[in-house]
Amino acid sequence: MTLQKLAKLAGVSVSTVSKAFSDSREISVETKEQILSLAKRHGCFEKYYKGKFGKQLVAVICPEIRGEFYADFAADLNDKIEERGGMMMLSVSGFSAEREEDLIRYYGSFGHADGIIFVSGSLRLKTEPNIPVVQIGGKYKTEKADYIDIDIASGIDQAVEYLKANGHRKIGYIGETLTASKHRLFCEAMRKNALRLEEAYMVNSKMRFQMAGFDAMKQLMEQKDRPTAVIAAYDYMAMGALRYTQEAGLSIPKDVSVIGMNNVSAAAYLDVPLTTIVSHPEELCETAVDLIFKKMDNQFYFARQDITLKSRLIVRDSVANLTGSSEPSRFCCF
Amino acid sequence: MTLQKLAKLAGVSVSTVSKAFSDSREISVETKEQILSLAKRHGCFEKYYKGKFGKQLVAVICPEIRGEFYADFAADLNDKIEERGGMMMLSVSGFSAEREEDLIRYYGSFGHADGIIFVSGSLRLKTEPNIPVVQIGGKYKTEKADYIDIDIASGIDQAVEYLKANGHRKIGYIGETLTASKHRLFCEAMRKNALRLEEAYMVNSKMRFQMAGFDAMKQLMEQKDRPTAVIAAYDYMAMGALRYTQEAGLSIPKDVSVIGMNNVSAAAYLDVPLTTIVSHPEELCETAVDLIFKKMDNQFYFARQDITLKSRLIVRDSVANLTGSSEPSRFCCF
DNA sequence: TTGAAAGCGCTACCAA
DNA sequence: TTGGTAGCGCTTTCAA
Repeated sequence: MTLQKLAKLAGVSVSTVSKAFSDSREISVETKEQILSLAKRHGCFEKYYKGKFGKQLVAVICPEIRGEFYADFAADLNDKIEERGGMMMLSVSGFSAEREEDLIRYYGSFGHADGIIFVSGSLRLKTEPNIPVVQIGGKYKTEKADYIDIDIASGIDQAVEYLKANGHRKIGYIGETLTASKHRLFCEAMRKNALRLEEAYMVNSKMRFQMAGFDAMKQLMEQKDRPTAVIAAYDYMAMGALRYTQEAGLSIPKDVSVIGMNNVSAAAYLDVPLTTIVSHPEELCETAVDLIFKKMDNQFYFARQDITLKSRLIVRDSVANLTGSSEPSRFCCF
Repeated sequence: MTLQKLAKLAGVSVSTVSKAFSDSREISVETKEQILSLAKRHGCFEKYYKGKFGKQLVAVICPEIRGEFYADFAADLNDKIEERGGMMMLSVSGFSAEREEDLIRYYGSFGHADGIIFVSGSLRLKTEPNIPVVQIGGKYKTEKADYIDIDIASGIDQAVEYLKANGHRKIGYIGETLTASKHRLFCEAMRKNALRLEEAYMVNSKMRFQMAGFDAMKQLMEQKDRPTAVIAAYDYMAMGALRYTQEAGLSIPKDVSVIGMNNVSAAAYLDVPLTTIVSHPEELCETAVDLIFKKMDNQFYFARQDITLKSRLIVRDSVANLTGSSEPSRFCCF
């Protein structure tokens, strides 16, 4: 269906039909409504009534969406975007830089989105995209977009310090293929605290989520000389680890202490409430959405921002105090 | 910037530039690359390299994304869509029919998507959209789109039967504002099983998620004459309810039995592993994606489908057997 | 307010 | 492989 054919059907000229779709003043209300309703009946209204959707379109590109952490993160972004009258479109990259490039190219191309929030990317942004981009976390920092970073390092540092203060020296780490950066930060935190890094105390599972936690914890606990505490790359892994200790007849925190990351909602509802590292996701989302709207509303707002948000430890019951003093040391929390 | 001007800059004709953007065979690789890189430098590459994204665009409209249930659902859809070479764009309606209408209009209009999967909608589809739509669940069944239904009723029936078989007669329900349909199904299941519906045993919290479960369970348990079992509208509510009983010094399942819905991953990792109702979301997503691709690939595939998938009970440890026989009655499971 | 006609931008075709 | 040209579809202008 073309405007010409529509004109024939309506018994008017092409120009008139064109005017109907462009909200021109050169047309009577009646003719306009007649033409538009005709177009709707023929299912081509949407095709020509372009651009009048009105809302600002913000594309969010996320490495994954499975599990509560990214879901809540996306929900926070969505809420903030809607508060400002925008609409979120979320796409998943599956941790693939190639796919991220595809998605940015797609959303960055004419008319598909007005701005992009790029979460935890594996891609280094090379070319300046032609719509505003705000990057949250991710492997590579960039000068091509505003950048908001989650300082996971500070959270892991706190966790290691906290364990040390509670008398732990043999501290292990469990992660998986996609959490290599946390593994690195763990090693740094151990060195900073002058604690001995034991290769055998660091296990990266080939599985994911709770299964990965179970698997890695099993490998760790079946050793002769066990660590007294374990930091897990995220809460779901800690949950799997807890499950393994249960089945193996080990008690937490008496036999091993466990610290997770993300403060997933279930963490507080477990058998033994989980001590965990949290990075303020709401605040992060708020900042990101503020930024992207500022840039979408004002195309001359080019000041590159570089914001870093700290993370911190939430102390619950999954860490034992080995120092002999009655209370666990809560030096750094809340 | 127009193709003409670009042609002038490149020192070639318009047709050549046009060919460069349309992946024509009538052009040499060198000329093509030269033109495209020129376009990139002028920031108009994206504008003309339209439609070559190649992937089928499937929009998913979801009432919410917070929490693991919808997130895993969306992740399943995403995986299936990617398996078939498509790309998912997810938008959230916040349970608002008006917003759903907006989103369908947006994605349905020219070029924004090739198909729509509409999950748990509050909107009754009135007009035939001009791209394929597959509806999953939702308040209103429609003849305007293919429809896949989750038969939650059968799961709730099973749960009530299972409780009855284990000697429970005083069965309560906890829900919230957005789970009215489950409340209705609970009432029907009770009637079907000739069990007495007690107004005081059904509480709908004004909160949401774990908080709602805590709140509703509190109201239920503070009564003099308590139910012996409670069905929660979803697992997060059951988790909140468990937390309340813990704090109130009640033991599960000795003092009250609890059944949840959705089989959220944490359900198996709780203090007392949760008996819950599950409706095969992977299967559901597979069916939905199969359908939408069939319709996108073949525009003459118009057979309206109407598929219903059953739900079932997963028995774990949160229900007590009041009949006196030693084993809980597992008549219907796995 | 309407429509004829000119204009613009892109694509398709075909000769070189 | 390239480019001239015709053609198509939409917008804008301007006369009626």
